[in-house]
Amino acid sequence: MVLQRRLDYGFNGYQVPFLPRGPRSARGKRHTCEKAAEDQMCPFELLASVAGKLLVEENSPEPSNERKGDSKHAFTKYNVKEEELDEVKASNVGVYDQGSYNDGTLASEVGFRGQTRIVTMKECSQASSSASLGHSSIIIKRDPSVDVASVEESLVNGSKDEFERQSTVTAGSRHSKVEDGIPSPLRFECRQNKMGAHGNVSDACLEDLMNVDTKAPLLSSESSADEPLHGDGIPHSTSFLKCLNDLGLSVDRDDDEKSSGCTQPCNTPSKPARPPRTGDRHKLQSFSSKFWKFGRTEPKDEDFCNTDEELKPVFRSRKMVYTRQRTQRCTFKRRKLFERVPVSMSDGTLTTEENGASSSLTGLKTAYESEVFQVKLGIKSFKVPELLIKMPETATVGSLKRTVVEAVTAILCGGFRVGVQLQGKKLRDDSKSLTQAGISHGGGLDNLSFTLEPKAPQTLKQLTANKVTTCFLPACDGSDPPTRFPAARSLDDAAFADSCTVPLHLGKSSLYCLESDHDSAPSPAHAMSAEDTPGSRALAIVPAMEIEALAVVPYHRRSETAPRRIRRPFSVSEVEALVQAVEDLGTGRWRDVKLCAFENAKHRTYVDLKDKWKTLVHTAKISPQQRRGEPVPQELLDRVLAINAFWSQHQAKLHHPKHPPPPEAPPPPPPPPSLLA
DNA sequence: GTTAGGG
DNA sequence: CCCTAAC
Repeated sequence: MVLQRRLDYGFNGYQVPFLPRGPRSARGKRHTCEKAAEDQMCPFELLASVAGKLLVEENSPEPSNERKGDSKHAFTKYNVKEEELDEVKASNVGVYDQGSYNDGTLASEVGFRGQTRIVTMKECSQASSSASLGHSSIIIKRDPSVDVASVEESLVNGSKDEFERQSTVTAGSRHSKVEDGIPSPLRFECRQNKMGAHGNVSDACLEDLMNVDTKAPLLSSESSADEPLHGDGIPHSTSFLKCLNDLGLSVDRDDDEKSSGCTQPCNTPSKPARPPRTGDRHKLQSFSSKFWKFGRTEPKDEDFCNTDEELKPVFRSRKMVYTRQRTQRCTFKRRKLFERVPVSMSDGTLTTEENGASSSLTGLKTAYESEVFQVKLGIKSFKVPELLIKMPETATVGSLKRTVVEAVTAILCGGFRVGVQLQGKKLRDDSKSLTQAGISHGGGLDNLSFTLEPKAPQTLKQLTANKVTTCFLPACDGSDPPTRFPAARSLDDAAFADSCTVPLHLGKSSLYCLESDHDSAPSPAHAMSAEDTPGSRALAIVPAMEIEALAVVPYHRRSETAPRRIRRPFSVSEVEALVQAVEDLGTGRWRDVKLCAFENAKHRTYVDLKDKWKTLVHTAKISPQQRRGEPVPQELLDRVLAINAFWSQHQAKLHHPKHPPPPEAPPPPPPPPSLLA
């Protein structure tokens, strides 16, 4: 017997809490991060962090080959040779892989700047990143050559820009070149000016650290962390050297190039970064993993003295993929311009400024030779649909947690895209120019809004053959509001901070039993062993609902990849109830039919009933040999024919009142044909 | 949000 | 069962 429990899992519409901008220095930032982690970390991010920790805690003794395999698989796409990076980058629009846990876990990256956050997912199905999108200032040229798609891409890239700006490990990014509306890949540069106080590892430093080879498989813990670095094997940049210093390492170098990209010509490449030796990678990756352990929290100084032994395998196995091209430094220049743009809070709606921050945009205007207006974007909330999770009673708490992690991952792992809405109406035609779409200085800007839509590759994710399934289901029973998880910001933060507290809500009234799987109910021992073995999942995830857009503006569209509802043939008794109801109410009142006869059948919508009636009529008209499925008693089919004939005639009369046949059926409540017979 | 109809 | 037009 499998007890199925519905977990009202209410990320619905929660607001991302405000996080004040912290000091820019590394130390200050760390403080901010920690504070945020303690006090007001975005619950989702906490979930993500927690998820990571969960897996570590629960699976840590097992850096198994399976996991290796998973990881490898998960990162295949990104785990490319350096010379291939361009191609890869060009093919990925999503936020970049910044390293992730390897076990299907969410890797959270927590940003602490800006007031709002969004969660963006990259294409890699196994990893995800959440980031903060405070205010992305996006320059959009008002020009016929800039179309809606460009705007969307600019927004996406704007968020990535924000990612990057907030330090961390930006692998690379693509930006729309607003000059011509054609996206072109740009690379971020390590930035000296991001360095924090002396002695602290800065963002730029980390970036450089990331800029080492990560193609190697899992690093063995036997690698010597003390192995000296060799200049040949590492990127040469000030920040990188600084990192090494922070690590207690040193390296000879001969150029003293500052990496402030804005002062460098775009075509001045520095020494190409080459993979360090394994030991170096080990150390560096250890460092990186540490850094990532709690999202954006900066590592403490003493972290650098630690060895990998302290790192949980899941972190150590994370692979970092990065790109950097020193040959394109224009990005930084652009970013600097953006950074000077005064930031004012928006409330989730989009505001515009005519030639906002014109002084700082002068160069841009000149460069673009076109009128430019600035879009300020704030996104305050996103939405994760409710989940239905069926768990055997014997399942472990840990497996429950993992299931939720997987479920959320499944929803969000597919990346996101941006939709543009004008006056609440979706702009679907990407080829339209902004002017054609009605976005211009003259009007429309105030009514411009954006949606974040999961790309969710909602394919069936069958993790094991166990017949316990986890479903994403729409909240379809009436018990939703009371059991819905409260807005995350109102939750006990301590609960989120506790790695054992995944934000689940096992509501009392939300328990129900849909079906049982008598044959395959795993024995307790079986369940335990299956679920507690890393790499072996006792649960399958069967996404079955529309993934609602990450709602900036309410937006509903069935995800292309969302699977269709499971087919549930009507039973004879259902057919009987339907026939009776239609007999009483007539055709064309499917909502009433639903309410009267199928109110408790949550899986039957009035459209379903209408469709079933349609097929019933068809079935009744064909020969019994042609019929399929469970046979419907002829008596019912006869009634169907009679009812259909009656009501079609009745409706015909309604539609053609000019030629009313004898009123044998008084309209208001027309007698059912059964009474006429 | 419902209904009707094609797929 | 899905999708969409029409209301």
